[in-house]
Order: sequence, then structure tokens, then C-alpha cells
Amino acid sequence: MPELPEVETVRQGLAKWVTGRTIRAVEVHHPRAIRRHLTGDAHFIALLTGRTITDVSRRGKYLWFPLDSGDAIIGHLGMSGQLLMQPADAEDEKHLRIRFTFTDDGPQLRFVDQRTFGGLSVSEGGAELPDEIAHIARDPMDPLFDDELFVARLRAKHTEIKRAILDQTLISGVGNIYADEALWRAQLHGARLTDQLTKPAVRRLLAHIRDVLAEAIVAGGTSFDELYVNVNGESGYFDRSLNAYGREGEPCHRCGTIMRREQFMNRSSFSCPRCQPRPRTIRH
DNA sequence: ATAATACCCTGGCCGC
DNA sequence: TGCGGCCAGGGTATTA
Repeated sequence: MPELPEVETVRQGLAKWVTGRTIRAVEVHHPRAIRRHLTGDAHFIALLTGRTITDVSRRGKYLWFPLDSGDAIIGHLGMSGQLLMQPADAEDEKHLRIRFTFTDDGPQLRFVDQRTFGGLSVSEGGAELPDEIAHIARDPMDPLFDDELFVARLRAKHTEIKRAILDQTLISGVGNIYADEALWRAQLHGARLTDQLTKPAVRRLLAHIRDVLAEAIVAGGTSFDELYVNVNGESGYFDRSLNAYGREGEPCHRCGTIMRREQFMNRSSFSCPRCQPRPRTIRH
């Protein structure tokens, strides 16, 4: 499941492999992969053919490729999307959705996506920051992320803390895995209410979010299966460092209590019953 | 206005 | 072995 560390790992790989290269041709193999490009595949292809990729940028879980035209390719991996560099003679992947070839006849860029929650689109004039993702908050690895603004906005909300840190308009890049990891480190249950947390408590949580994201980037991300890999098809190894996610029935790495799983926001949340007690207050 | 829910997808896995 | 049902969950549209 690509969250910020996985997307950043992909970004770094792409930056090395596609920056400065000129697109010769684009093939769209599945319409759903460009469903967010509202003007259709012919227009998508026309905007890209002959253009040179000048950089690879990221905000949260979104990627974009600025082009020499001033436009940008926007990419989101969704649940199972992959952006792979492949030699031209490599066999097509079963779930190949979009293929880019380049004028240098070097490795192709392929968008592969089993569950089709991800996709690409072109943002006209979006090289600096596409309008389509301007509503996404800066992520905590961004030098311009405003810590105190985040603390204030979070505490102004009336919701559960896990919902808040998964809200990409408040802080971007955090998904279910790293949310559970950061909450475990901060010793907070995800159902704690944002407006009942102190400023220092929120600052501590933010520091843990930053730490866990940074450590995961160093590890190349978290891989449970073949659905997340870097541009060369390799898995990350942060799964070996997880303290919460997926650890139901196993002892807490801090206190030894057996970890629990709870249904939360229609997905699984993992926590320690002792280190992260449920709040006593009833939601209203 | 904000908050919470429904929906989109596929394939691996489980129990019968 | 086959099959129905469940599960993974990011982002957005819809509902409350």
C-alpha cells in the first residue's frame, strides 16, 4: 500500500531514470487508468507526445512530472499502482495500463495497476503545482510544512485523531499503516478526540509521524507482497520494523501486552491495549 | 459549514 | 475443486 515513503522511493527512482528524456509515444491500455483526464485518451496522448520530462515532484501520495510544455503528468498509485522502468523487450505485465516510450529507445516507463484505484492525467499548466492537487496539504517532509498551523487546525476539528491524520487536506502522505505506527509511538488510541488533545501531545504525535516516515524512506518503504515495489521491481523492507500494523495477537514491542485489532473507519486498526487505552469518553 | 459514509476494483484467502 | 464471501484501502462524491 503506497503511502508517502513508498511514493517517495518511487519518485527518487523515477527522477533518476526519466528526467531529461523525451516521450516518443504513449499507449493507453485501460481507460480507467486515465479516468481523471476528463478530455479523453486522444487528448492525453497529444499533450504528451514529443514532450520532455524535466523533473519528478511529490506532495503526499501524489506524484507529478513537470514537462517542457509547462504541463505536468499527475500520478497516483492508489492501492496497487506501480511505475516501473522496463527494457523494451520485457514482456507486458498482466495489468499493464499505460506505456511510455522515449526517443532515446532506452527503458520504457510502465504504469501497472491491478486494482485500478490509481491513475495518470495531464494537468495543463501544472508544472509548478497542478491545480488538481492544490487542495492536498503539504506533507510533513516538506520544508514549508507549518507545524503550528497543523497543530491548531487539528485541535480545531471535532473528530477522532486517526481520522484527522488520514485527512489529506490537513496533513498528507499518511495512510493506514503509518497512522497506526505513529499512534503506537505516541501511545495514543486512534479514537482519541482531536479537540481534547493538548498542543504538546499533538506536537509529539507529529514528531513521531515524521520519524516513522523518515525511517521508512531509508528502508525503501513497506512491502507485504508484490503490490508495492520500486521502479526496478524491488521490495522495501520497513515491514520488518513495524510495531503496530498487522501485529494482532503478537506481544507489544514496548510492554509485551498482546496487540489487538479493531474495526475503525471500515478498516483494521492495530494497537496495544495497555499503551494505547481506548478513551473513556463517549463520542457525541 | 463540517463530519461521516458509500463507492470503486481485483485477486488472494477462507470455509463449506 | 469450486464457489461465495470477505478483505485490503486512497480519494472523492454523496449524505447527514
